[in-house]
Amino acid sequence: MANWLLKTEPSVYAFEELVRDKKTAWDGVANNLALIHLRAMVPGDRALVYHTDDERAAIGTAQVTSKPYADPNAGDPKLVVVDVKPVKKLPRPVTLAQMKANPKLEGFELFRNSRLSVVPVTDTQWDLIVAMSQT
DNA sequence: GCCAACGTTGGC
DNA sequence: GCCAACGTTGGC
Repeated sequence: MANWLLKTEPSVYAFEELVRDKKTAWDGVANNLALIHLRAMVPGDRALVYHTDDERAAIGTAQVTSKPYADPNAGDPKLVVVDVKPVKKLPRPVTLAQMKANPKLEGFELFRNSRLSVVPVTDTQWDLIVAMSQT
């Protein structure tokens, strides 16, 4: 079991839409490293949903509900997706600025490679971010 | 197979 | 709106 952070542009597909849809295939990932992470996912993995653009904050949690599979809407079998379902909206969003200001999150892959859309999250980082959302 | 040029992403 | 970082493409 692992934890991940999934980036999305709220103008394209926001967490609220996932809540509304109940589940979705997390598609649109083309970056190779991000695809490697996707292929490493197993059902039950947890994910933080993070909004880019103006929000720049983790907004909710989700769960991986399927194994990785080839994106049925893409011709390329290398492009994989997983199904995710919403778990809950965070009590309050945790902004990128807050995360960066927390010395315990130093070295977070999200900062190291800001352009990666699927980012691994350690248990410690997960717990910290969830705790930060409650304060 | 290398690398310069170019495009895209995301943070500021 | 700008720019840094990174990935991809295409010519050689």
